[in-house]
Amino acid sequence: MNMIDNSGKETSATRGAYLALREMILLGKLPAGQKLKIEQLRSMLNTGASPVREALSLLTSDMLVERIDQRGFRAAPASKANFEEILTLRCVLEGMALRQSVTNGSPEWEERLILSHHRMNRAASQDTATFEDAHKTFHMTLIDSCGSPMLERYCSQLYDLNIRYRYLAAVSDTYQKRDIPAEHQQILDAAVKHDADAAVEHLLSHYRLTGEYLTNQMSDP
Amino acid sequence: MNMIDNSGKETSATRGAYLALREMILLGKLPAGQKLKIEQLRSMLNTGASPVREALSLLTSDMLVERIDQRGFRAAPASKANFEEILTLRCVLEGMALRQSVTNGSPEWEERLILSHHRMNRAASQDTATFEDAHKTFHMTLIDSCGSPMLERYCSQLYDLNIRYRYLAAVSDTYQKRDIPAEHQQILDAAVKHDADAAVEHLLSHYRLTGEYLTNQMSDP
DNA sequence: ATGTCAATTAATATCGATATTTTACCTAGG
DNA sequence: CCTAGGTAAAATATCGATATTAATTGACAT
Repeated sequence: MNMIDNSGKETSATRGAYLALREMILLGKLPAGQKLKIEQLRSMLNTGASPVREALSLLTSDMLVERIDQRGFRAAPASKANFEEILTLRCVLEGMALRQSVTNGSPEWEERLILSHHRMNRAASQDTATFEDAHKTFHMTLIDSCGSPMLERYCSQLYDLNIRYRYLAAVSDTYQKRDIPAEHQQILDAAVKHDADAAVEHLLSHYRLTGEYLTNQMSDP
Repeated sequence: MNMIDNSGKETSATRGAYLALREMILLGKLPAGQKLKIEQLRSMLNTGASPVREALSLLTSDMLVERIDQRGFRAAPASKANFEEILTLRCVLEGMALRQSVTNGSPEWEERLILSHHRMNRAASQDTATFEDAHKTFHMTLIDSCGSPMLERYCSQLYDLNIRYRYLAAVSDTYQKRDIPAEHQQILDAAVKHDADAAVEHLLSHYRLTGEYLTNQMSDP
């Protein structure tokens, strides 16, 4: 069973392995803290050991994998404390990024934003993977006029780390009570109006609500 | 000529290559933007291609190396804009980290801080490499009670990225006019007194002064 | 001259095999 | 009965060779 999707012709084995492993970790297919044996992954993705090792090294950048010198790799452990770190950093960094982005945003940016929002709404009826992609694109578009590629990179990284916790926790009733599309709409409206303060406020409350709900779900101290 | 220091028996070839390449990039021995050919590095470090590739993948985490799929690696480019991103992010993240660290800091932390400060001062008369290490240790000790490993990691990363710019720019007269040890002393004193506001203020002014001086030095727009 | 395409060259990416560690296990001595 | 030490098994790390892919050169037609 080949885990790498070769339909679109993968650029390289390393990239294929990287994407496949990343997805497996984000979706919890490879549980947090689990030892990642090269041979096991190698056969799972049916590729060589070198691409797997390189992919794991790259995932180290994303803090999704830990490397223990001379004794291999493991999926990054998850904990409530770690989740709270991520939440705090996201609020600070995305808050900053969104503020700058909304301030700098050109009409061209506004159009891309509207478009990504529309696509996200349309994708809501599709499968989860499609929606997740559109959702991330929307959030990244929000901040992509901030003028700082490094900041964008950090935000993207933190977004991914957070996804993992969403999958880790089961869906609760608190979550159901929220009107997520309305929350997105509020952020969008404020952004398009170039009201940085309101946009940031809505974004952070969006994150903090998700954070609260996840914190409640987590058994782990 | 073996670039890897084997005196202390390196743990692994990959780690040795990682450290050697990292240093070469930080010190400008491998200029920003330069293509990094595997074969060339392989013979420079006299090790195999696999450790080199893995080391380069790891350096991607640190944003010191860029990976271009299917066409190798290159030292991350440097620019004034990039330097300013680093400075801004450092001010925000280290400011936050220092504030928390000073707030949480235990007596044991105070002692480590005093010690690292003393060692840095003593190292001032030694060679540059020794001082640089002690200097980084001091700055990292300042924030290491912040309670957020991820935040520490980001700060450490940004610190290293900044080093590169220090080496990139030549020493100017502005720099000479400053009393760096006094600046460090101010930060230390405020930290030991648990005066978070003052500590952060001194740290940021320390960084902004260095930043100003570097900005002036940079020809690159 | 100049741009395009093909053949050549160079470099990357990947594989398969081997050397080193680390881990697990098992036995002998206290 | 428990610990220390030493082997066997497993897994990682590394090498050397090869297959792929990108860059370069030069001939040819425009």
